[in-house]
Amino acid sequence: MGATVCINGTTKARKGRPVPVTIRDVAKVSGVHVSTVSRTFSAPHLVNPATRARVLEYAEQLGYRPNRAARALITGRTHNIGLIVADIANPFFPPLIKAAESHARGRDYHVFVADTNEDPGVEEELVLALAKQVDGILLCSPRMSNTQIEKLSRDVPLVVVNRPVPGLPAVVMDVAQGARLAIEHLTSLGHRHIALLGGPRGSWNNREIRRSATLYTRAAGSELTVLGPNLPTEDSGIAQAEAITQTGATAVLCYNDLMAVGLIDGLERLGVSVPDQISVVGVDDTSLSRRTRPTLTTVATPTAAAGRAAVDMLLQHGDDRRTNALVTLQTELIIRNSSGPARRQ
Amino acid sequence: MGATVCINGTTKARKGRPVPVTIRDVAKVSGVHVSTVSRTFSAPHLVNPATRARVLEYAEQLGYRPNRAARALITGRTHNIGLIVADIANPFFPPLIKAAESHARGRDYHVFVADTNEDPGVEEELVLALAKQVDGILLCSPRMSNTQIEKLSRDVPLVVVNRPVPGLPAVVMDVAQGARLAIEHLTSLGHRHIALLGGPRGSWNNREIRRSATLYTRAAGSELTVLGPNLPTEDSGIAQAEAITQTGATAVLCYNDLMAVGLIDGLERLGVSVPDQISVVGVDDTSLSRRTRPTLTTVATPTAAAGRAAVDMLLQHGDDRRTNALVTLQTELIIRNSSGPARRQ
DNA sequence: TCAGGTACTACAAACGTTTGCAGTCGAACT
DNA sequence: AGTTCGACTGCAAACGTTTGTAGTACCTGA
Repeated sequence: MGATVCINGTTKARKGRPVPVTIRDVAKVSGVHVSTVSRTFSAPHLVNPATRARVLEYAEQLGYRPNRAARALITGRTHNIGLIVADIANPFFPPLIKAAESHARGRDYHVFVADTNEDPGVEEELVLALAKQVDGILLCSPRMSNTQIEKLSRDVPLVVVNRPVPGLPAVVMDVAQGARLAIEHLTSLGHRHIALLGGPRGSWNNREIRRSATLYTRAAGSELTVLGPNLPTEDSGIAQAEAITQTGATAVLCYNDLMAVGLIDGLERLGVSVPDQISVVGVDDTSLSRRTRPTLTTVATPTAAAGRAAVDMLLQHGDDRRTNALVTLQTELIIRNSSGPARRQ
Repeated sequence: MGATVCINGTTKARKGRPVPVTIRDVAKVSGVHVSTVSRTFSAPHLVNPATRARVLEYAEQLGYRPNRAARALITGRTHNIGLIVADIANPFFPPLIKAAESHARGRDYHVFVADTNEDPGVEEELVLALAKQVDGILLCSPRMSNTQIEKLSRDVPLVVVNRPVPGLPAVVMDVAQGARLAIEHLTSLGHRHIALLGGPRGSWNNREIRRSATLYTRAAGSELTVLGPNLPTEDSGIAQAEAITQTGATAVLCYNDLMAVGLIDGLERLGVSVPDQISVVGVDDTSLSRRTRPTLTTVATPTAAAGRAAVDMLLQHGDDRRTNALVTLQTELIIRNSSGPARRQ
C-alpha cells in the first residue's frame, strides 16, 4: 500500500550486502510483538486472521524469509536430511537421489547429498559430520558393519537403504525375487548351466541374489557357477569376461547393470556373441540398460520409490527410533535382447 | 581420565535420544569458561596449549560436536553451499556434483543438491528457499533470464556454471573452441555438408556452438544446416533422425552426448549406418560416450574441474560480489568411432 | 620500582527464532 | 453482576555458539 516500507528509519537495501530482514523488522512495521509474527508462520491458528493478514503482507513486502538456523537452534529440528551414497556417478543412484530430494522438498525438507567414493572409512566420518546438521540420514548401500551402523544410529536417526540392519528402519528391494525371475527366465530358455557374476563383498543384495539364484537354479535342475566377489563396476565386468567363458555357462546373471554392460563388452571383444552364444542379465534397470547393444534384460528395482519410502520412514519415526520397520519393494524382470535361447552345443 | 565423565552430575546417555553435549558441558568438566572452549576450536592460538589439550581431551571424551546452526546464527556463515542443477539423472551432472561436493567438503563446507526437473520456474523458488541456509549457490546451466539471475544475486552470492552472466562470477566451458575442433575434424574428413542438431532455446552453450560451427564450416568452404531448438534429451535425438537424413548432410554435430546417442539410435532404426553413411559427434564426453556402439566422438568438457572452480570462486569472493570474474575452461576433441570419412556420394 | 606489554581467561551481549506463561478483553453463561 | 471461558497478544527466557571488552598474572626493560 502506497510507499514501500523502510526499516529502522532507513531503507535496508544497502549496497552489496543482502537485506537481513528479521522477524523483528516485520514486527516493528506491523506494530505487533515478535512472538505474534513468529506464530503467524509457525502456528497460524493462534493469531487473529486480520493480524495475520497484515503481518503476512508486511513480511512479503520486506522480503522476510525465516532464518532456518535460528529456528533449528531452538526447535532442535533442522528440516534437513542427509543422503549418503557410494558414488553419485553410478547410474543406480541419481534416480534415487532425485526422488528423495523432490519428495523431501515437498515436505519442506532439504537434502544434503554426500558421496563416499566407495570408501567405507569416509562413511562414518560423513555421518558424524552431518549429524548435527540434519534431522536424519539416509544411508544408501552402506559398506559399514552392522554394529558400526548401530552405534552411529545413537547419534542421529538413520534409515538404511538396500540393506536391512536389525533394529533400524530400512528399505530394501526384493532382489531375491528378482533373481528368481531371472533364473526362471533363463532356465525356461533352456539354459542348464548358469554363471553368477557376483558383486562386492559387503553387499547384502549380493548375498540375496546368490542365495536365491542358487536355490532356483537347483530347483530347475540346472547348475550354477559363482564368480566373485568383484567391484560392481563396468571394468570388472570386462575383466571377468574370459573367466565367464571358461565356466562353460551359457547364461550369466550379473550383480548389476554396470557389470552386465561391461561383461557384454568384454565378451564381444572375445568374439562371443550376446545373446546368441551367451545370455546376459543385469540387475537394477538403470538408464544404461536401454542403451546397450543388445539392450539389456534386467531385474528392475524401484529406486525412485525406494528414495521416497526412505524419506517417509525417516520423517515418520522422527523420534522413536529402534523400530524394526522394514520396507521391501517388489522387483520385476524386464526382458530385452541380451537374453535368448540356449545354443545347441 | 580413568572414570568416564558425567555431565550435570548424571550420565547423559539417556535412552533413545542422542546426547546433546554442548560447549557448556565441556566447559564445566574441564573447569574453564565456555568462551575458552569456543576458542579452543575457532581460534586455537588464543588459548594456552595446556588448557587446549585438556579441553580437547574432555571434548573428545564427551563426544562433543559443535552445533553448526548455533555457529551459523552468530557468524552469519553456514558453511553450506547450494548446488542447483537441471537434472541429476542427466549424466552430465553427476561428475560435476561429485567434484564440487568433495572439493567443498575438503574446505569444510557441505553441499545441498537440488534438482529443478528442467523447470525454470522452480529454479527461482529453489534459490530463495536455499538462500538463508547457505553461504552461496552454484547455479548450473540455469534457464532463467539474466535479469532474473541478477535480481536473485542480491539475496545470495551466486556463481553461474555453463553460462556467463554480466556482473556475476561464472565458469564456462570453451565449447566454441570444441565446436571448432569438431567441425575441423569433420571437414578434414571430407564432409562438405554438416548438420547441427541444436539444443534448448535458453542455452548459452547452444548459441556458442552454433556461432562457432557456422563460422568454421564457412571457413572450410562447407555448408551447415541447423536444426532446433530441441530438448537436450535422448528422445529428441531419436526423433530428429529422419529430419537429419533429409538435410542431406553427411555429418552431424550434436548439442550434447545424450542427443548424439539418441540420434545414432534413430539413424540405425532408419537403416542409416554410423559412421559409414553419417558421422555423429557429441559434446560433453559423458560416461555414455564410451558405451555406445559405435563409441562416440565427442567434445570433452572438463565438468569436474568446472565444479571445483565454481566452488573456489564462491568461497573466494564470499562478500565482494559484483565481480566480473569469468573462468573459461578448455575443451578438447575426443575422436572415437562415430566419425569417419565422408562417403562417396 | 614501575610502566608497559604479553599471554591468557572470564564476562556478557549478541544472533533470530520459539514457546510457556501471564495478561487483556469481550462474550457467554449462571 | 459475577464468573468462566476463549481468543488473542505480549513478555521473557531459552537454544549453543562467537566475540569485543575487561581483567588477571606474569614478565620485561628502564
